[in-house]
Amino acid sequence: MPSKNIKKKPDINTELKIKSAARVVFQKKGYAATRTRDIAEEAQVNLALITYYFRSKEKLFQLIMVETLANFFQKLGLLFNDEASTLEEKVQLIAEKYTDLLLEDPEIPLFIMSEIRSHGAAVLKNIPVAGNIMQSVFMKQYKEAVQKGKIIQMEPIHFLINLLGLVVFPFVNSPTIKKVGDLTNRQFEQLMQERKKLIPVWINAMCHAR
Amino acid sequence: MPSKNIKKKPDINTELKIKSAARVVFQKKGYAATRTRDIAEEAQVNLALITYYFRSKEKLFQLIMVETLANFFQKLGLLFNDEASTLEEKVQLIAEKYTDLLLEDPEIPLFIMSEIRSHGAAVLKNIPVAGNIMQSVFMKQYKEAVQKGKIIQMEPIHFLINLLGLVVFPFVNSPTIKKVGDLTNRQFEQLMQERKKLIPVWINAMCHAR
DNA sequence: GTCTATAACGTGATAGAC
DNA sequence: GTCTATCACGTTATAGAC
Repeated sequence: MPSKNIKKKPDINTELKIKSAARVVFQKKGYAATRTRDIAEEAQVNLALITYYFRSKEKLFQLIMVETLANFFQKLGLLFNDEASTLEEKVQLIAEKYTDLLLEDPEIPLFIMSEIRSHGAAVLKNIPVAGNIMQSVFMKQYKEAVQKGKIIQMEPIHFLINLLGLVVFPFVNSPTIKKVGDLTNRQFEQLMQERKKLIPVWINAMCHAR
Repeated sequence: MPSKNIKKKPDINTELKIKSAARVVFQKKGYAATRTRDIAEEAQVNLALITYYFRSKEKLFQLIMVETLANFFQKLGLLFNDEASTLEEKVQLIAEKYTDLLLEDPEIPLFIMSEIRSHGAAVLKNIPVAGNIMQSVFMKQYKEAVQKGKIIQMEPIHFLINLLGLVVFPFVNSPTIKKVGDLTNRQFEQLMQERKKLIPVWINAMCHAR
């Protein structure tokens, strides 16, 4: 019988401490601007332990990158493939849950975009959901609605870009938006909360544009 | 009388060659991932000449950054403050000209966002238009139209986020979009051309959502 | 597993010949 | 102005004691 799962704090474990710290620092500064010393300090751990557990900065980065992408797209995939909801409900679901995800972890989209830019799009190769979004339940429902004449023709890829753009864009641009709109962090978050309800309305209107 | 303006090719000038190369490399890889050797190679110029003309990598970067921001926001500012056009016309103008700008120089938005992330939003301090967008002719016309009941109430900041997001988002995400939609570069550009005409229609629909 | 000390390397910057 | 050679430094990675 299993007997050693009495451990409570996960980050008492040095390896996990380093991994968490690496995630934070890499996501904030990007690969090139991150020094292993930053990670060691963030983890409050001796510098040499990074090599001991992960062999190299590059290896550690790959690990974080793959985990981040897989986790992120997996969550998106769940929303896009929910079987129980209608198209309209799924738009609401995506606007709400995706926004919640970004409110919790606002750095992720810009992190992913930046690293794709410098490391190349090859990082997306092995991520399952990234390539299958066009075949998701959500997109099938969308195409069906168009076919039935319930909403006007809009190329599925435009529809997807628009929905994701309305959700994600303010997060990747938050510094500029805060500056332009003279917003505190609190006010910015409030704005994102509002958008959770507004985006479905806007998307609906776009789908019925003349 | 001035007599020495017979020079033709601008990039025969070493200083300009370096500056152009630096702009290309910095915008593609970001400050931290760029080595001065990359710039020298791109400019096909000896490494030492970078220091000779620009003192340091940091100084050269600052120059490129300020020029890029000033030029970019100045062009945006012209669109937002055009006196001759109506609100509807300005939406069309922005969708079209801003898209053209990005088709020509697709790396700029992600470059700006990334460097703001690592260098801090302070880089926006001295850029005139960045802070004044909310007081532009365009935004004044928008608020007026809301007041007159011509379009439904939507917070000006939401309106701005939506318009800019619809234009810019596909460009900062082009690798993912090309992958997801299985698009060639040519097809992607075609898609952006379509959006120039569609975005005004969508924006209009959003402004009349129930 | 964790630490200190240091090796090995890459990169920004400079000196000095031409 | 341009080049070669090299320095100075910061960073990643490792050796070896504990």
